[in-house]
Amino acid sequence: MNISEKIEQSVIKGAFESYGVQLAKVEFVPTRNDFEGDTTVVVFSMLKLIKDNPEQIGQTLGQYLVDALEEIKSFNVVKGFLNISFTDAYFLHTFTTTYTQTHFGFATPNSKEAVVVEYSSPNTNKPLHLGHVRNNLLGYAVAKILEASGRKVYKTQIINDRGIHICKSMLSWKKFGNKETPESTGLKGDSLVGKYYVAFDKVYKEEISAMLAQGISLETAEKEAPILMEAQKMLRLWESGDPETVSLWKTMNAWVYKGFEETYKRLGVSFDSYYYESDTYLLGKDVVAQGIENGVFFKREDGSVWIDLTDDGLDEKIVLRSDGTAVYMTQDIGTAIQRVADFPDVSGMVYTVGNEQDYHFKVLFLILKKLGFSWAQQLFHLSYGMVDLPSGKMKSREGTVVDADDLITEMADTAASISEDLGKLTGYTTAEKQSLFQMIGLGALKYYILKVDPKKRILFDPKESVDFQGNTGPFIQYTYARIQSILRKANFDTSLIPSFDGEESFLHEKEVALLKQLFLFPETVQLAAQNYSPALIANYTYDLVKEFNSFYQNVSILGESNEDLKIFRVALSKKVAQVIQDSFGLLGIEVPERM
RNA sequence: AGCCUCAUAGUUCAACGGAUAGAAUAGAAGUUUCCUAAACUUUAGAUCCAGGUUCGAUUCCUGGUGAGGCUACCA
Repeated sequence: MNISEKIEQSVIKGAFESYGVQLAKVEFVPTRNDFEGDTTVVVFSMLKLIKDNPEQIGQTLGQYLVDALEEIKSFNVVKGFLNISFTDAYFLHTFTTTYTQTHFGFATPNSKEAVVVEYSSPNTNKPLHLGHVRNNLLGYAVAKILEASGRKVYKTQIINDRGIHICKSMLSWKKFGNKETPESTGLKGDSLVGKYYVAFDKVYKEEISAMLAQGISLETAEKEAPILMEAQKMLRLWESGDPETVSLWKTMNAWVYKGFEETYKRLGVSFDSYYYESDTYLLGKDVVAQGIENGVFFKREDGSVWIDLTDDGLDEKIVLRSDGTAVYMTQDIGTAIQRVADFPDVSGMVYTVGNEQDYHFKVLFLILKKLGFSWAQQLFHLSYGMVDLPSGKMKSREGTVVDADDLITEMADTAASISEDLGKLTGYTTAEKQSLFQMIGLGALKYYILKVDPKKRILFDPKESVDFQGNTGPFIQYTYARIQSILRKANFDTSLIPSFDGEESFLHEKEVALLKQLFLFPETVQLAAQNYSPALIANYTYDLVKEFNSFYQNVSILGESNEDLKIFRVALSKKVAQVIQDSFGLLGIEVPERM
């Protein structure tokens, strides 16, 4: 039983003994810094049951708690807030029991609660950009957080490898590519393919302009530009299995995959399985057929199949075209069912997809529920805001994108120049430095993106580089490195925490503040998992590090003459470092030994 | 037009319905014979507007205003 539960029970008991009232629960709130105390009980909510003034109730219950629980040192009441202070012995005891836990705060795995986390899911016609970076970081972090909260997680993605977009790149390469390859040009495969996607669009626009000059309407021109017609012809060839087209498709997709893998590796994300749209786009058609029989779907005269969601406040939605071909929704229905079949222990799924598809997922989840799948209750759309530039939305066709690879390189360069200026890396080899700069640069970028609530949109200004000072990844990495420096110098045994027997007061206020923040980690992990929010982990870690730095600056650790205190402080620092490492691990951010 | 999301210091972000709305950054002022100054300590500065529910509202409800998104037999 933790301390909050103990206090709750005592308050309930105290209220019953003093007032004859049975409280259902007790409301806690963190004690504000301006007041003395370590936790606060809100008395106001009891007023409906207890007929007394809040001040008096607080006094009565506070006294009851001090008498009942040895962990409680004192209390004070301010305007109906009962502030409670714990004894140093309580803090020390709690610290001692958590000290030896290797991943303090992580729940023990429960394999029954398996979940699929889908993220990334790119198109194969262009390189990854900043928007994908947010997707990847979020998806990966949420997967790690769910794991830490005790669930079994399968990370997966569906690759959009088929459709008109890749045909555009293919056609453009065929026409203007001069048989270029990643090898012949030295370009990453995804960049090379993306180059021809942009080239396609250039010609397409030129053709439209020419047609407009001939007096053709914009609408017609957009639909009937020759190069577009040619791309559509190519898509039909692909669908009919034309060997040459399929072969080119395979070649160019392979280039892209190789490029993606490099970027994933640099970003530090990974997947347990991959789904390809070319394999799954026909899935779901059988389900649609069954759904018609069950009356979930209905067929129009032209042969198209629909679902009527007007009773649920949505509209009618098509699930199969009149020519019998699948739409996106059909395939998503099929893929969801396929995944549950592939991972039999799975009871839920998380889809990491931008908020422009909120409506799509609302409809998808509703359809799956109507089809009667029990797991359909456990689907979550991890919807996140777009990453916009000051000039507006990123558009790959117009070249206004922040390329993921370029961005990572720039971040590492910035880290390098700051580091070299500070000049703390004597003795490091060039290779060690390179890897450190990459770690710091990525730390800055990842933290910058993950500390923001996923559902909010991010405005990214490439001119104002991501910060390395203040509430940033490098600040937290720096604190970790500082602690490592202390640990390297502390060549004495810290495996046993001193007991401070017979001493009532031995903790510095900075130590108390730090311990309180440390103890919040387990519930923060659970909260982050429940809310699918890496931002909660990021903000927690920042608060912990702020608290540590204040402690570090105000309290001497290795310089402390009292041996017991010195050992305790080193142990406390060590635990803080472990939690920084673990929490940053949940965000996919590494921490350095030195920086 | 309908539906969805968002709106907090100059800027970027916080705040289970709780106390005097927290940080960072930019601004002002300090801290290095001392464990890494990418740090610490002061300081000034904000809840879009109008109602409502509540002991208590940045948070919940209604109506405005502003920004973004979605309303394809595209993916």
